[in-house]
Amino acid sequence: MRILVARCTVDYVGRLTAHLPESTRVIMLKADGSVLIHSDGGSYKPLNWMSPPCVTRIAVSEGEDTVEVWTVENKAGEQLVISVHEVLHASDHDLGVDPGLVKDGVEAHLQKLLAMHVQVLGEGWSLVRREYPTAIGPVDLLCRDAGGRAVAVEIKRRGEIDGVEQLTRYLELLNRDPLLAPVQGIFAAQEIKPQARVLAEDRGIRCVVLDYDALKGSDDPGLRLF
Amino acid sequence: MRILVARCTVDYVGRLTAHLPESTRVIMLKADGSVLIHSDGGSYKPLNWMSPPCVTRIAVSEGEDTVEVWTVENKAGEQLVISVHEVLHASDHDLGVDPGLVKDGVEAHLQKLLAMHVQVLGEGWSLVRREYPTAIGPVDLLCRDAGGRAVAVEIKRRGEIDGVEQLTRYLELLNRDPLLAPVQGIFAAQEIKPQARVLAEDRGIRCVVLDYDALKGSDDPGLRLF
DNA sequence: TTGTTGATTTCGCAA
DNA sequence: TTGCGAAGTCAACAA
Repeated sequence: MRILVARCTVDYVGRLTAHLPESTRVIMLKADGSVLIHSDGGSYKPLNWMSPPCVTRIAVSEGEDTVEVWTVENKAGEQLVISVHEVLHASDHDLGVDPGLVKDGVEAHLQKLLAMHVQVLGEGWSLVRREYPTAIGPVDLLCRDAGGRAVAVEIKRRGEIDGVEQLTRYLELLNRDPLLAPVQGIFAAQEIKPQARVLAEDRGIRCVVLDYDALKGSDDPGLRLF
Repeated sequence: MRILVARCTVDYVGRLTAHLPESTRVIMLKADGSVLIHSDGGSYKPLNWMSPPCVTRIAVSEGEDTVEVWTVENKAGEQLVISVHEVLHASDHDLGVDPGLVKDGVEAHLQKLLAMHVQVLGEGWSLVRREYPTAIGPVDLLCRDAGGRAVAVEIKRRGEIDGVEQLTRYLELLNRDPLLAPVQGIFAAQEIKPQARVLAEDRGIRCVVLDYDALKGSDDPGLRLF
């Protein structure tokens, strides 16, 4: 990786056009060809960037101020043009291959955990299957309650309005299947936004708030479900 | 900004838990307190990070390998713990305040452009108003066709299924208003995904593909509308 | 290759 | 502050 601190102007022409006036910024050139331009604030998102795969072409300008013009281009023809006016720092580093990130607590884990413990949704409930396939996509969980009635469960980490819409579409479709109908709906999430809850309950969909840690350590029955 | 290249391990505990095994990485410490940990590939997204506002506390470990332990914490109690085993590079840089980015070509511009040229939707059409307010949010454009009938227009850069859902909710609401009903719907985007088109047309919503460049240079009538 | 969905999404605007 | 919608979203995974 090459790291530059430089006074520069930047132009991006691609999906949109964007321009950065002259200022001092950090330019990262990664081993895969990607380029990131960071300022000293904001967040993890660079001011401008080019994602790999892409190639960089460097032209030296003999004009007044500009020293080098870097043109970074990807296959789609999007261009990032960096005019480097003054280099304040430059260094190269061999980082090697990163072993990568290990995550825990994302939606896939929630789904797996709840599938293992559908009884927290109701006494005597059973799992039909995870990722139950339909024409418009897989339903997270299909269950049957103690009375044998079908229940479709949509799981989100954060429950918002589009999740309710998604479940509604599934329910509409599933209820056309005479082998399943009538199918009830459950909207399950670690956190449910008020508007999503209102919409869901207005449509007769039950909302369930999940406690990830409790589910994870749930050989014991100390589950908090709202 | 402080830039480190260091052999380190990293743990994040917050909205999820994540772990990075020991490897050499770039650590950026921005002036606003935020921290970014980058590897030599991937994309512009760091492996781990902490967004501002947050504070960093440094503890020196006298153990075998670890030199320093950085604990970055935000107000919500989320923690990023960086164990620095060996520093290969360190430098500080004064970047000053960035003048910021100038963008062109996003949805707001599309909306403005189409508002100025509603006649491309139909002969003799007129604009009632942009951002027409409803109880569930503003409708991008409300128009009247040559016959004086109301038409609600939803504009997207990329037309996907949730955009059709959004317009559907607006139409349902607007059609309860006797001064407006019946209200037709138009789904306008630079690009419309097949599934979104199917859903829209199934609901009687007309789909219109917009050409941004043509609209921009549209004193001439050379508009391509599908 | 295309499409769909999740994300420690982030970011910006408006109420 | 909160909520909502857009993003050069990106990225993983399935068909």
